[in-house]
Amino acid sequence: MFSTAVLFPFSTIAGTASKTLDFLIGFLQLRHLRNHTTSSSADEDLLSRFLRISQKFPKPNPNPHPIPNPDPLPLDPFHWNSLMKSSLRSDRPDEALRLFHEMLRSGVPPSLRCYTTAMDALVSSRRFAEAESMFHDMVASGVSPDAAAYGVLLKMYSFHLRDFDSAYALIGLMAGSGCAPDVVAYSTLIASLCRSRRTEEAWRVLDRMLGEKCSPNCRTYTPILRAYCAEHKIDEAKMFLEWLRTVDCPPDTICYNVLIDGLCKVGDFDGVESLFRESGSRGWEPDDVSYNTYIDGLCKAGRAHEGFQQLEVMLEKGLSPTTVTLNILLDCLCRESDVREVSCLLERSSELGFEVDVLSYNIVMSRLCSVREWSAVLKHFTDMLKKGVRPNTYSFNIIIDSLCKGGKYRKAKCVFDSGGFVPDVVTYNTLIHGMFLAGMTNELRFLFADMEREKIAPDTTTCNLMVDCLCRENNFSDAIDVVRNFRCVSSQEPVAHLTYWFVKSGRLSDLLMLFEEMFDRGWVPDSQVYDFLIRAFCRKGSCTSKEIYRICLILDRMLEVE
DNA sequence: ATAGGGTTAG
Repeated sequence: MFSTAVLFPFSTIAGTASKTLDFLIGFLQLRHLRNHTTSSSADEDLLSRFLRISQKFPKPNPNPHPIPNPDPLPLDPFHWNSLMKSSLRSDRPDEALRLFHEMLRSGVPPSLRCYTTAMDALVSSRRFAEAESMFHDMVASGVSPDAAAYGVLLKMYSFHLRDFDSAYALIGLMAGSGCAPDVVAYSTLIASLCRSRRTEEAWRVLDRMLGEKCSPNCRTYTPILRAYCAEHKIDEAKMFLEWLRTVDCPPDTICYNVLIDGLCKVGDFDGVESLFRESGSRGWEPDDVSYNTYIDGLCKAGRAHEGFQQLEVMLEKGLSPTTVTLNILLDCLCRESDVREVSCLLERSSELGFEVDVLSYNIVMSRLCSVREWSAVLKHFTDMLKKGVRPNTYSFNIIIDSLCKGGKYRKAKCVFDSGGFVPDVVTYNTLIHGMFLAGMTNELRFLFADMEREKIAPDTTTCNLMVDCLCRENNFSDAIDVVRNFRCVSSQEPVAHLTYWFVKSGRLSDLLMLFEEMFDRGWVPDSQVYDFLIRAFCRKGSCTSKEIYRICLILDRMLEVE
């Protein structure tokens, strides 16, 4: 990695931010001139363009840590709730809960609003059982829940736990307790169903709403629109958007932004252009998010220069780039240019005069992690702490990943056990993967158990890891059960992993039997299963063995189905 | 005044 002192000798330049910028642009142009290859001169150009425009990004707040009033506590429940809400808004549920308990200690009886906020804080910390029991405590203390209080539980069941039976039961309970579910409740449920790819069911909820004369609005419909886009059903999405006009819910900019994202994901940039062209006559105006989405789409499609061009268009329209825009460009620069140079940009963001956030750090740190610059990752992590940028679960996941990849398994486990963040499925997957490679079998057992206890739903990667762990210990029957019980239509990765291990251990008859069973259930293998199968055979050197006949049998069978 | 309606990471 470059020494930053050599690249940016700011310590010797006691200039203003703009002088610094001039220097930096000059420096990059110099490098540009020195470089003769066309491909890297294009890279340089992106960096220069970035720096030219960086003055338009939000400026860092000169005083990011206002010293809190040392003697607050005048407090009635309303004020307590305001404090708790502001903690929650700045993503500090722990702080909100601390306030709640302080309020209890000071003898102020919590209002309905306070209970609701505290429950919300518990839910966002994934402390679900406690959220439920707080609800019961509240009722027991004579405070009756309103739609908002039920709403927190509904969000917990539907969004977090994806336990839709409980969610429906709660909706029923609401109706029976004189607090009939409203647009907000139904919209929460619909959004959660769509996120769990249960769009059909979301439509049924919509029908039920209409049956109860509860009018949906744009926020109710947007998740459905998003579901169409996620499935690349752009024509359906467009029709749905037009249909909204006929049900007296003219789509707003947010709806159009969902469509823009969908168009970008299928690479239909002309489609985006024509949406923008016709926006005025269709009754909406693109906003900063519209352009962010478009710019990101272009950058991800390898059309970074066009992306940067749209930034100019955005400015011409009087829209201001945000920190999200900055992050989109940082991500783009990481891929199109040298990660280490972007790393230096981030390090010097204050001098360069733009505000960075958690995501800026996470983006650069994860890129640094993938080029094995682990010490740089840790350096940025400490930098962000110094700057008062609070790391989130993503940041911790990157740190854990870096430590594992750098062979510091114990340190990774310490970070995990520190309790300074709320782990998610990726945290567990990262650590499990690390422990698997390190051969720390006992730790693995604990981690899987932890995950279950914390009610963190396993994803495809978890399932792959389970298969790998079980097979390595020759526990093939449990591995088969994992694959059988894992309901994830979108992926065959776990099957591919199982296939690999079956071949590796020479259990070809068992593999054939499993395949037959799955064929009978209408299974069609995908290219990933082939890939693992072929790789396993190659690694085993089976091509010369007498098993080749059976391999051909399997491959033929698969090809026939494909 | 209750909605994880939209963009950035893996």
